[in-house]
Amino acid sequence: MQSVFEVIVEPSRRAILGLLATSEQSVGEIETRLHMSQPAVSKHLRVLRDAGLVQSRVDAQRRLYRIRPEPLAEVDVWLSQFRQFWSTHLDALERHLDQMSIDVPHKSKGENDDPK
Amino acid sequence: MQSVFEVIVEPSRRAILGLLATSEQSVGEIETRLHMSQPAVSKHLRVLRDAGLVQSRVDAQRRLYRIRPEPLAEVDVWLSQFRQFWSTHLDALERHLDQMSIDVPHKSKGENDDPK
DNA sequence: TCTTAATATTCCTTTACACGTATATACGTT
DNA sequence: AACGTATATACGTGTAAAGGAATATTAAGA
Repeated sequence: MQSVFEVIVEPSRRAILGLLATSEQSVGEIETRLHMSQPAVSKHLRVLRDAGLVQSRVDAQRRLYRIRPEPLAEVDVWLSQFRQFWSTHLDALERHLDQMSIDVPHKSKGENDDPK
Repeated sequence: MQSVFEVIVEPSRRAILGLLATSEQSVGEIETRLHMSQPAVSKHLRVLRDAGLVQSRVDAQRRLYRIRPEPLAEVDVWLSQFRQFWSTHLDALERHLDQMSIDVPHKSKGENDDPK
């Protein structure tokens, strides 16, 4: 069984989970909305299901998948040890979150990113 | 540049971050406390530094590493879309978190984990 | 039963990554 | 300068995982 960290490292799987956070979806719907091949969707769903992150129910030929958020709590618990920094460095944090949404231009490798 | 998700998927790197959450550490201290080889520690620190998750300062021959929590906020932001489930399914969540700390006995593969 | 739709699985190939070993670099001490 | 300590990097190797194409399975409908 894979750890929840291994499961959510895959961008497609995070996208699937994000989609399911809104509502239950069939495989075909996921395929269409995320522009993935059908086998790819099924394979990712298999991983997600094995890790307990989703759950399926049958509706005729379709399988409707919904989220099972419990394993994500493990990530939340792990993160909590760093929340102390959130509160004490709010400014830098907000700057960083703003940065995230921007397409960063190319950066040469090997340089230390320490801004000081 | 790797995404923060790719960085924290590695258990050793999560362990390093956990250690640094407490206090600044030298490479040798990390090596000793986590029972890792020196090259392994250096390599993981390189990944962490490239991703902006740690930062180093020089102290004689030693390099002291400390945490830079900002990128972890990205994980927190992603997780937030699932927090709605936390509040509405607290019981199942607590059960799951209790489970996590238990060494789960072997489970045969291929079975659907849907408990219903 | 034959066919179509929806989903799952298998096989194959490619890529990425983690580790160990060995070596390089940097700093300090004598 | 020579040596020791601390850290970083290079190289080779094994492994695992993701994607595409093809195929298998399951259920519905005619």
